[in-house]
Amino acid sequence: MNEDSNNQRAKGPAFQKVIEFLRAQIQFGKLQEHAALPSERALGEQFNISRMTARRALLALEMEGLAYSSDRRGRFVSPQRLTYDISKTVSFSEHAEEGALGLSIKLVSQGMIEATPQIAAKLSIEEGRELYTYTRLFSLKGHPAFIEEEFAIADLFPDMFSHSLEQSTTRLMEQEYNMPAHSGDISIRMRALNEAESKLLNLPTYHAGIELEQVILDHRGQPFCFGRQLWRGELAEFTAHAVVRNR
Amino acid sequence: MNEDSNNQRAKGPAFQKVIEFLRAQIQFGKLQEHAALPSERALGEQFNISRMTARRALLALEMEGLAYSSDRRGRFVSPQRLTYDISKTVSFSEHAEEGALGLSIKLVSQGMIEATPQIAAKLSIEEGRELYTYTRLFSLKGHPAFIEEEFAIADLFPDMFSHSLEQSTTRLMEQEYNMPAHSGDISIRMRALNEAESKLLNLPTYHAGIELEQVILDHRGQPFCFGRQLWRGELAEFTAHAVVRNR
DNA sequence: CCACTATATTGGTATATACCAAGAGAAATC
DNA sequence: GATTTCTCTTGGTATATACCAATATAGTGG
Repeated sequence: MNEDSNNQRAKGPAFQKVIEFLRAQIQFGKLQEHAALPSERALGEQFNISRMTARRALLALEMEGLAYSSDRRGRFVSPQRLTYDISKTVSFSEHAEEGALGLSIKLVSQGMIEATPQIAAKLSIEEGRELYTYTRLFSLKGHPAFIEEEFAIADLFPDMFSHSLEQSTTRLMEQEYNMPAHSGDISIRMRALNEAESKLLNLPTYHAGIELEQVILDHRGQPFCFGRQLWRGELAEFTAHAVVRNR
Repeated sequence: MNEDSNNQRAKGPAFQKVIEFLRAQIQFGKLQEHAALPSERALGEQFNISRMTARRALLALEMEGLAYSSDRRGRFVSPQRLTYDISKTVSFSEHAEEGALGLSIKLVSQGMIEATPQIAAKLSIEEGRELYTYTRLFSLKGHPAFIEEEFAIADLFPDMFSHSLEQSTTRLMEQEYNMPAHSGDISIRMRALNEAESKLLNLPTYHAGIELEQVILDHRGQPFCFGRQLWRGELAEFTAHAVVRNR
């Protein structure tokens, strides 16, 4: 009942102190991008709290997007957010090559499928039509940024897999198949990663990320490719310019 | 060492079972929107796991966006996602009134400030210029959906606070001040909620949400209002139509 | 009927402990 | 020099327990 001494003079829960400490270290540059944070056990000793409490704080930092962990290697400082203007280009890779983002693309899987009802609807084609599908991992300066899965109408791109998929497919489609992207229908939402996705993106399972779906259209407004990008949430920022219609 | 009997036959961690169970209940409609999920203690008994493990599962469901908790009341099923086309309208409230979304607006705070460097830059005005600022909570069918903070150039809207702010300000600005929105510069990102924001949105602290910033421009391309919406992440989906330029 | 008051329930925080499995790096081996 | 093996560190999972604070509900009194 007496106010006694001692520490505990701060407000709020104990893990708050750890958060504030690390947040300051990160924001004032004492810890650079991708630098290792102290381990759960080390933080516990340093702040005289249990490991689970230290963990609680670190998980909060992950949700803030300031840190990330990758399975049992440790926790690290998240890189800066990067901005992607969806109203100017439908191709991130072309956008990235203009800047010095250090983009690299790794093919994860490829194959052919028949259009499912959902995908057929997106592409305005009949069900069962043949599609190329391929999944690629996009990294910036060696660190995973997003996964992209694309579905392209097979007829339109004969022998597509004879070309390398570890480049901008927008450019491939334009230059090799004379099918330039003219516009795109985009939707953006937040969702949790599943196990496979977490693994690829080097994140814990059930972490939240940002999903960007786009249908890519030719000059006649005809869809020819459907893609789904799953971004590390703390990394992406999307901008657009909107014009009010119907007034 | 022996395979013995018994349960444990599923793969993966124990909390996985709880997740799958509840996910099924939700997706197959046995639990309606905003229905209460079993408590941490109840789940622990039901699945014969400790409360902390049950909690672990429930937190994962929250990150997935399938459930939400509000401080010590319990956990509930998240409502369906709703879609907001940012390339057609800059005003969500007008969009919402057209549908039957059950939109209600509550004024949280209001005041006047001088433009900070950041906001001045967004609005292309000099620092220190007077701004109206107000924060409002937008709810759909009685459940909080997003917080909006707006900054409007005071000169342009004399006596603005004599009007109710619990309506569409876009419409207010258009009809009362002859200042229709013509276009908007939008940016979207994911970030964690702070304490105050969590409280308003009825979510646990450090939960991730989606922030949508927009600068609203008049027909000459002159900014007159800057706004920041913070959405419950599981709720929002943003769509846009993009046209490729510079080719 | 309304205001107050106990009481039970619930999630939030915190600790101490244990074991496991994936990585990283050093040491031993080929 | 390259491969394999061992060891250490790290985060991931799990339990049992404890107390707290906000909430909801049932009961009580004016």
